[in-house]
Amino acid sequence: MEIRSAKKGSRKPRADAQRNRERVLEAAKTVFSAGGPDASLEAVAREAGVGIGTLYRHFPTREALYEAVYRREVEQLGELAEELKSDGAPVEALRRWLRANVEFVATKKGMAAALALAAGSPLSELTAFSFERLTKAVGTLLDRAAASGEIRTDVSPEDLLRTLVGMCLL
Amino acid sequence: MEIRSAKKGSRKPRADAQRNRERVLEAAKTVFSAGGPDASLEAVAREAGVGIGTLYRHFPTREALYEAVYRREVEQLGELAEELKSDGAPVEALRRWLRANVEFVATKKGMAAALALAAGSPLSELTAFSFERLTKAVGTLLDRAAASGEIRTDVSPEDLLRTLVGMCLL
DNA sequence: ATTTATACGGAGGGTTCCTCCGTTTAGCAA
DNA sequence: TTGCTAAACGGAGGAACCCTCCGTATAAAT
Repeated sequence: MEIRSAKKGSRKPRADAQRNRERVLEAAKTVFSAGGPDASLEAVAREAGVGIGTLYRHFPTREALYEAVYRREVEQLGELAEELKSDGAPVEALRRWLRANVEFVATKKGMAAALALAAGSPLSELTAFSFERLTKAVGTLLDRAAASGEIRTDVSPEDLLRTLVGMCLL
Repeated sequence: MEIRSAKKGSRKPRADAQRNRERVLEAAKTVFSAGGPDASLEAVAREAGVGIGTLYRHFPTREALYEAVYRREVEQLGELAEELKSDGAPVEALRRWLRANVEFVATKKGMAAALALAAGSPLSELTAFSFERLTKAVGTLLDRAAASGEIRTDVSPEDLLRTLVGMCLL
C-alpha cells in the first residue's frame, strides 16, 4: 500500500521536471522584464539553460507562460508579506511591501496587457485569484501597523490596493 | 517661376508612390480586420499587390502602419459626417454615423491596444487629434438634429463620444 | 540491476522579418 | 519627342523565430 496524492497509479513526479519548470519561470521573468513581452521564447530557454522542447512541454503557449510567471510573482508577494510580518517595525514592513508591489506592477504591466489581448476565458479567474491573494497579504500588514497605533485604522486593504495599482498604471 | 508647395527645389511627388501608399493602407485595413493585429505584413503587401519593399519604404515599422491606418479611418469618419450633413433626415444621419463609429471602435480596438503597448511618445498626440476630429464631426450632426427639434439639446458631443467608446470597450 | 514511464534536447521545416540593391519609371527640361 | 535623373519599385536572401517530432537519457519503481 502506497500513499498516492492523486488518482490513478501514477508515480511520483520527476525531480528534474520540477526543477526545470522553475528555472524556466525564473528565466522568463528576467527576459521579459528586460526585453518586453515579445521577447523570444528561445531566448528564455537559453537563459534557463534548457532545450526549447522542454520549455514548450511545460508551457504549451506563450500565454500559458505569461500566466505562470504572473501567478508565481503574486505568490511570492504573498510570501514576502509572511516574512515581513515577523519583522521588527510594522510601518517599515508595510512600506517595504508596498514598494515591492509597485515594482511588480511596473514591470508586469506589459505582460498583463498582452495577456488581456490574447486572453480567452480564464483571465477573470486569474485576476480574482491575485486580487484576493494580495488583499490578504496587505491586510495582515495593515492590521499589525494599525494595532501598533502608528497609522490610521479606517483604510481597507482593498482600497489601498486599488489605489496603488491605479496610480502605477497612471 | 513655378508653384512649389514645399521648400527646396523638389519635384512633384510621384503619382505611383501616392497610389501605392493608399493601396497598402486599404489592404492593411482589410487584413488587420480579418486576421487580428499580428497578421503578417507580407500578407498585407500581397493583398495590396505591392512588393514587400514598397510597404517598408512607406511604413518603416509595424507601428507606423497601425498609426496611419488609424488616422486614415478617423479622417474618413470625419468625411462621412460631412456627407451625412447634407442628407435628408437629421436623426437618421446621426444614427448612421454613430453606427459607423461603433464598427470602427470594434474592429480597431486590437490595433489600438497593440499601439498602446509599443507606443513611444506620440500616442497622446494621436488620441488628442482623433478625439478632436470625431468630436467636431459628431458635433455638427448633433446640432442639426437638435435644431430640427427631434432630440434633446442638453447632450454635449464630448459626452456622447466618450459614452459610446466606453460602451464599445465594455 | 532491470524495467519503463517521463522528461529532455535540439534538428528541421515552415513562416515572418527587414535590408539591400539592381531595375524600372515618373517628372522635368531641352 | 527624347533623354536625363532622382525617386520608387520589387523581391531575393540571410537571420530570427516558431513549434513539432522523435531518438536519447534518466528518475522512480520493482
